Amino acid sequence: MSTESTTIAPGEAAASPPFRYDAALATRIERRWQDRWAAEGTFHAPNPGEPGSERPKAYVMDMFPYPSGAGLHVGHPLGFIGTDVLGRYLRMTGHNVLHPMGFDSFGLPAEQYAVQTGTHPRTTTEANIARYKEQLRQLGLAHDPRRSIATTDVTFYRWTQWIFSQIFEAWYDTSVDRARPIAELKAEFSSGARQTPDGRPYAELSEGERRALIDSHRLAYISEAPVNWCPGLGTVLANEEVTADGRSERGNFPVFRRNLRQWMMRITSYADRLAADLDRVDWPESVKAMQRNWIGRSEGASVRFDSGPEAIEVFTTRPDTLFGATYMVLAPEHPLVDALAPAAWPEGTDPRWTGGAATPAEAVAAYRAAAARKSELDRQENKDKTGVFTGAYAVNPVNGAAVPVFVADYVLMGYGTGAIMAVPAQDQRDWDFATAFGLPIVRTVDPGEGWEGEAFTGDGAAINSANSEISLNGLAVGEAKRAIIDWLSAQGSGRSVVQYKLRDWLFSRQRYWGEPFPIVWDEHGPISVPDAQLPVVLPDIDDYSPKTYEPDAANTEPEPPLGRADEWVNVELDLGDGLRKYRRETNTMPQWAGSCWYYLRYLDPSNDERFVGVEAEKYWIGKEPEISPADPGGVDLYVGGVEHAVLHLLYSRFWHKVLFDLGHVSSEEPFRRLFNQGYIQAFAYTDARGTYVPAEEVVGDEVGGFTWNGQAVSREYGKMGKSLKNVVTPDEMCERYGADTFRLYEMYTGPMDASRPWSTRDVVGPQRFLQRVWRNLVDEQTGASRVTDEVPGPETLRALHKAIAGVREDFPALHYNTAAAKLIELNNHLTKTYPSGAPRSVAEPLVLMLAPLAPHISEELWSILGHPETLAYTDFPVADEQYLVEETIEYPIQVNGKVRSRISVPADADRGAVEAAALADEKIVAALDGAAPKKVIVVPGRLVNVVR
RNA sequence: GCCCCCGUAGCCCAACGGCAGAGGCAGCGGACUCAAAAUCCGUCCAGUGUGAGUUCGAAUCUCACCGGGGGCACCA
Repeated sequence: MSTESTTIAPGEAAASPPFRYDAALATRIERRWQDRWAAEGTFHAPNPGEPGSERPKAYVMDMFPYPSGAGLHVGHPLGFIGTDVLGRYLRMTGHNVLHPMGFDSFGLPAEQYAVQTGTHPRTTTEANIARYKEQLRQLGLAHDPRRSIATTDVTFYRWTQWIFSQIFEAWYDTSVDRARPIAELKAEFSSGARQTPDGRPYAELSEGERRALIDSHRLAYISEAPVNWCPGLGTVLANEEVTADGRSERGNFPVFRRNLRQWMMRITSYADRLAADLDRVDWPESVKAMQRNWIGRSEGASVRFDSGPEAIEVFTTRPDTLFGATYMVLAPEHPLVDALAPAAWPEGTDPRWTGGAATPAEAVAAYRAAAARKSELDRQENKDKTGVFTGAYAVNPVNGAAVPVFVADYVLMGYGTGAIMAVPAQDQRDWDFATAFGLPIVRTVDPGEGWEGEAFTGDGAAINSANSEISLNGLAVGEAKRAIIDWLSAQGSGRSVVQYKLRDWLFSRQRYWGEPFPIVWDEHGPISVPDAQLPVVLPDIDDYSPKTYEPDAANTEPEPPLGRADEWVNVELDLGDGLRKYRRETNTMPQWAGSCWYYLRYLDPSNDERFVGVEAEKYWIGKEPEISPADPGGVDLYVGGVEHAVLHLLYSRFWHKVLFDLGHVSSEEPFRRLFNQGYIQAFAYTDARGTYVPAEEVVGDEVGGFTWNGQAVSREYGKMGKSLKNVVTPDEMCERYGADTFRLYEMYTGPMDASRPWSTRDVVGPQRFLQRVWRNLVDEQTGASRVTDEVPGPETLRALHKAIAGVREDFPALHYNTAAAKLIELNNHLTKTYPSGAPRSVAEPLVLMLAPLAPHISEELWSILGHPETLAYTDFPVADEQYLVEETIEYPIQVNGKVRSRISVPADADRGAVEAAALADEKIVAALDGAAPKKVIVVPGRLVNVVR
């Protein structure tokens, strides 16, 4: 194949050896093995009952990607490769490994592209998926291709709809703390076992009343919810899509907070379990902390303050400070505000309290209007306390004191009851307000001697807290809380309460490219489409955009694109009582829906009887009490970015628990172990004008500065992106170095959970390593094996078994960087010791150990070494203990912690012998200078420290 | 403002409380080459962000501070 040539034109590369492991050879090898794995179904994972399923199972999974039009850059596959390495390792250590891949393919970009071009989102989506699959295939990931799913597949979203129906047809029974079928609720109402709200027998309610009653209990329900309504775009927006000044990020249209009828999911019913069960999963503490924070569980008390004919209900976590409550505050949106305000200011009202208005009603109205104009952000950023007096007083239940009731926007309607008792002495916010408005401050917790701060929020003894029936004085905060709650309960003016920050989940979107709800409407409300009539297929329409309005038309209603598909919307169905006319629900589900349960579908992707087979679910993710008695089950390893710490992972856990409650799955958590991979980041360079220049063409370094085409450029560090001109793609890397080199580079540059900069320059390191492995085993001129039958010496055996032992620890711990270093070390040893070919008995285990990281070259070497079958199921090498123990150990001898000498001692020498040898060493004798050592510390196998 | 994570060689990173270095990149020297690239061999380089403390012994544990990254943010 090579042409002999004596003259080589200047600049032309000389031919390297024909079988040198370069990018071209690597690519040929890689393509061949990828084809073979596909043809032989090498990575098909058997389900229970199938051959191979008797082995211990391992379910390893990535967060599936959204297939964007831009394709993958080198940062994306980091986690995919990481799970692949583990999966391959586990397969070689006797496991039945399931490692699937899929696509989170509903989503806005395809829909926006459709609006602009008229291309059906499905067309765009499927093209992108095909491109992603190609890009992933060339990386040699050991996915089970039979189990690939996309959330946009009708066969997939049919079951998303089914799960929605299950949630819709369920309610939360707090008495047993689990969801139950709605049919059981109906039965309880019918039989009278459960009372209707107004006490009338269920049978006497009208059809509409019965439906409303039942619907109000469902886990998926319709509610008026405050949402970000953007008439200019014709859709509601997520909070992240709204800018700080209350406009849409896209299009810069005004956004209005509006109460609109939306689908909600009652995730709050699960708040307690979602928080508590975090203790049962093996997740990063940071993610658990974020979820706990998001759920925001706080224990406290609800306390009633009478105010004229009304009572104001407050939530407080500090009922122990009730004697120090000197005023109250309602949120501006609180429904009682208007009812409370009297016709005129009470005699002697402090002028600071009136906001300059003539009557309380005017003051309140003006303040409310001002608060409504403030954006959420203003309200949060501007922490100067503002407010007005409502003119009303309320009665503090512990001491009968009349406390003034204010309206102020530092109290949020969305948390607790939207009303607080203000205790300035123990809450800095209340302190700030009280000092601004001249309100009294009564300390009820002793801050101790020398306290010079303002509000005291620490623990301490209660003071000034007694009435004729109860005294808290002297009690610590915790005791005082319990005591006062008991007293309040007995009085009927308060009770112990748990509050959450977690809100119910807004589940509907006015989009086209999402799952249609399996819901139709009649005159009384929503009805779920029977399972037998699923799927409800997304209809083709001409115009993918929602109806838009004048940007300022705040009082318009969203009209989803599906609303115009008249033939689809208006249907005649037989839902059990004959053919009747219905209107279909025209909202679609949010993008989270498919990702909530896709890990279940991988287990049994072609089941058309059930969303997942009972046995498959039990086998792959069932509870394993042998791991721990509280094991909740779930995917053995779930790898993805920390950006999904809350929403996706919380929603998914919620759905899983509903499915568990309803008896559809045996596990209680979706993901037993979670791992957040780091990000691959990149440098970007800007010229003097601040324009990005192609990063690839920049030369220089930190010391001498960076230049592009001769001009100085400045460097910044962050994301990889088209606009930053610093994108590197896996395709480029595969072409320039081969997939194995690329994989190894990504695994080698750092631990999996660390973010790190991309550095194309460094890729040669792993490439040279693979080249050297290749050369140690294969003749670069002929491509034939050059391993020998030489019996390796003791040093080589020790190097080998040390590497095996180390790598066996590193792989399961995801420490691929150190595993690779150990393989490099072993290979360097071979290079040095066996320049004319490595001994087979070392070469073979080296190849097997390399296989998880660099599977293609390893397969090729394995076959060159004479093994016709894939190594994917070959046993991973096992270290032989006898080679791990050294015969003699070199001990460093420290004197007072500083190394002064070294001695060699037989490995089996006991502590006394080591000590004696150390003290006999001449340098130590000299260092001691005749003095007896105060103490001698011998750490077996490690060192000796002599304290003088 | 509060909480979490991280600071080791020019760079990326190792190091059960026990000799600061496994490995890679870059640099330097050499081999091969007419030359260069590629490849190969050899080699230099820090006392662990700063300051205290615990300990016989601290990169590792504790505290404070500095720097970087992330999360939350009037949540009663």
